[in-house]
Amino acid sequence: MNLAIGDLSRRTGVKIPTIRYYEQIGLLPSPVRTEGQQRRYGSDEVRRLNFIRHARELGFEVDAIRQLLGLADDPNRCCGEAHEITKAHLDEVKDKIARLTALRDELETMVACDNRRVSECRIIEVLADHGQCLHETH
Amino acid sequence: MNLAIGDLSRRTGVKIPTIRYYEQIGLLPSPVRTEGQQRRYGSDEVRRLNFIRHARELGFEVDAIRQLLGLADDPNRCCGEAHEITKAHLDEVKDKIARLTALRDELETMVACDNRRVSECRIIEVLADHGQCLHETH
DNA sequence: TCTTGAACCTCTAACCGCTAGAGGTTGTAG
DNA sequence: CTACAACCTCTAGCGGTTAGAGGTTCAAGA
Repeated sequence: MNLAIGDLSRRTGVKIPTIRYYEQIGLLPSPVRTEGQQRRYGSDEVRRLNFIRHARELGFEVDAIRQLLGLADDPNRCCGEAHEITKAHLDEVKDKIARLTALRDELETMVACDNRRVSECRIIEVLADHGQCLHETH
Repeated sequence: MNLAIGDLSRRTGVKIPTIRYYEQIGLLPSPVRTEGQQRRYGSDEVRRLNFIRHARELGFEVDAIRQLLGLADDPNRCCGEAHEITKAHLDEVKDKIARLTALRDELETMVACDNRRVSECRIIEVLADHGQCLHETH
């Protein structure tokens, strides 16, 4: 395998400028180059970039991915650290779900508004009043 | 009411640089100024900023808020537009919840990994393999 | 072997929604 | 009248990309 950056991009679904960005911030190692300075990648890089992409899809931050990659590179280390990172991330995700669910319910109520004039529109009303309410109770 | 920017900030819970930023991008109108160029706000601005803050808390993008503010300013317009904006936002939120729920389940499985060596760690494994799977099925 | 032209290169700047800091000015309470 | 908190503008930074300008290289076909 001797892939140009465009091939790597197609294989992993990661856009070309993003691949170069990952190299720049040290998530991907600098690949070998042709005489004309074009990047050439092998299967190691495909695997590593897939790892990164999946972790990003799962919402891990670049810093967390850097740590996970460090662990993955050293097969003798205990996975306790990976466990911790993942656990922390899981807690955040649960929290986010809870907040989004509350938000969804609020939006459902607002959407119940149907084609009245703005002056009697629940949506505008909720947005305008709620701020006041929050202010008064805080 | 003749509030300095710090007072407005305390009343609405919006940080001072953020208030100035909202003015800069045209979400908040330029307020009156003292002779020494300090901003002074009235109750209109308090209301408007509360509206903005609440909409941001609900996850509306600044562009959407701009539209909602436009509607709120014109009480004779039909609220159909507000309905549309909110509906679109609701759909996004639902989608996000679905994806986060799938993610949560995946993370729960991963967290089940307990203190093995990295070489047999579910977390690293899932991250590494999943990318491959996704690639192969796409 | 030469010629296209698609794909690559680097560099800079923009995106969103803020936030922070430097360095200077104003308002107000004592 | 003085001290100092709060304000001012301006610039730059964050994370995680993405876009564009302007120039070079690679590979396939004639």
